Amino acid sequence: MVGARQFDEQEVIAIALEVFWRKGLHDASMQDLATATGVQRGSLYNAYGDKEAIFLRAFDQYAGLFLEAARNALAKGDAAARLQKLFDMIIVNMTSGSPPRGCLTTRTALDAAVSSAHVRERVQNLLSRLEHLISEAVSSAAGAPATIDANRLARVVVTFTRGLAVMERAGYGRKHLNEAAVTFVDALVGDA
Amino acid sequence: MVGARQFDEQEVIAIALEVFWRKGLHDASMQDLATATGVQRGSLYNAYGDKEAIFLRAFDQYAGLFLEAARNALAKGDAAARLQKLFDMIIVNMTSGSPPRGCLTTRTALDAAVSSAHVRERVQNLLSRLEHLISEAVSSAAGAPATIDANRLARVVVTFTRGLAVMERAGYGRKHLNEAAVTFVDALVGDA
DNA sequence: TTTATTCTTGACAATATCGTCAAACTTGAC
DNA sequence: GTCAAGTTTGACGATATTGTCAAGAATAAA
Repeated sequence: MVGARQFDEQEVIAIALEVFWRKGLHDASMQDLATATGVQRGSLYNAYGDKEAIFLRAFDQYAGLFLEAARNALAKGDAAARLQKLFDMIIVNMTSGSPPRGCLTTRTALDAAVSSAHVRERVQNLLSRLEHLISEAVSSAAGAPATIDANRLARVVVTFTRGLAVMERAGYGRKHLNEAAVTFVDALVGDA
Repeated sequence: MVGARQFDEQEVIAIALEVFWRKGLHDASMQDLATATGVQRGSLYNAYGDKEAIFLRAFDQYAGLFLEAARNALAKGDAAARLQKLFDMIIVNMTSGSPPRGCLTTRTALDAAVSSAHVRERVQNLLSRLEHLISEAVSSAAGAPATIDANRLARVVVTFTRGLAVMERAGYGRKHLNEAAVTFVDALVGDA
C-alpha cells in the first residue's frame, strides 16, 4: 500500500454518524461531513464514493450498537420488566444530547421516499431484527400474555417504539415518553 | 380592491397541500409549488410571503379535515370499536395514493429540527387535539378499561398512531398496519 | 375613460450543493 | 534514493434554490 490514507476510518465514520444523527441523511451535506471530520470533501469522495456510502457505514455501526443494547435490555426479568428496560434504553437513546438527537432510524425511515433502496433495506432490516429480539425475549420470559401471539406482540411493541420517536420530535421530553411507555407496558402485559 | 388576484386561493392551497404531503415541507420547493399550481413563483411570494406561510395554510386545512374525520370515527360504538374505526381511518389516510403519501403530520414532526416554532406548534396542536378527542371518546364509551386513566390511554393511542405512520414509511402496507392496529386495540381494551 | 392600486412576469444576484479532475503530495516498496 | 501508486487539495462547471425587484398587465373605482 502506497500513498496511505491520512485519516482514521473508524473515527471518520463515528463522526459521520454524529452528523447524520443530528441532521439526517438528507440534510447533512458532504461539506458538513468534511467540516466535522476535518477531511476534505474530495478525500471523502475518493475514499467512499458518495454520501450514501458513508451513511450506510455509519448506519451499520449504529445498528450494531443499537441491537446489542436492545439484546441486553431484553435479557432478564419477566416479560413486563424486559419490555420496560427496552423502552428505557430507547428513550434514553433518543433523548440524549442537547438538543436531543432523536432516533436515527425513524428519521431515516421518514426520508424513505427520497432514499435509495439500500437505505430502505437497512431500516427494514434493523426493525425486523428488533422485532425478532422482542419476540424471542417475550416468548422465553415469564408473565407473557397468553392471549397474544408473541410475534404480533413484538410488532406492536416495535411500532410503539417508533411512535415514541415521533413524539420526541414533536416536543415530548424524557418524562412524558417514559410515562407513555409505562402505561403501554402496563396495559399490554401488566397483571390486572 | 384593484388589480385582482388571478388565481383561486382555495385551489392553490389545496394543491400545495398535495405537494407538501408528497414531498414534505423541507423538500418541496417554491418551484414545485409554482409548477403544480400554475402560479408563478413571484406571485406566490407576493401573495403569501414565503414557503412556510403557504405550508401553514395548507396544514391548517389538513388539520381541520383530519380532526373532523377522527371525530366521526370516534363517534359511536364501544371503546374498542371507536379506536378500531380511528385506526382504520388513519391507516387509509396514510396509505392512499400511489405511491402512498404517508402521514403529513408525522413527516412534518420529524423535520422539527429544521422547522420554525410556528410549524412545531401546529404539529403539537394537532396531536394534542387528537389526544383530547380520543380521551373524551373513550371516557364516554362502554367497555373502557377501568384500570387505565383515559388521558394516559389517549396518549398511548396517539403515540401508536405515530408509530403506524413510521412503519408505513418503512414499507409496511395497509394489511400489515391493520393487523398491528387490531392487535393493539385487542390488547389494550379487548375483552379477555 | 381615466386612474390608482395591485398583481404578474421574467430576470437578477446570492448562496449552496454536487461530482469531477488535474496537479501536487505522501508513502511504502524496491 | 528512486519510483509507482494512492491520496489530498483547490478549483471548476453544473444545477438548484432563495428572495427581490422593476416593468408591464390587469382591474375596480371615480
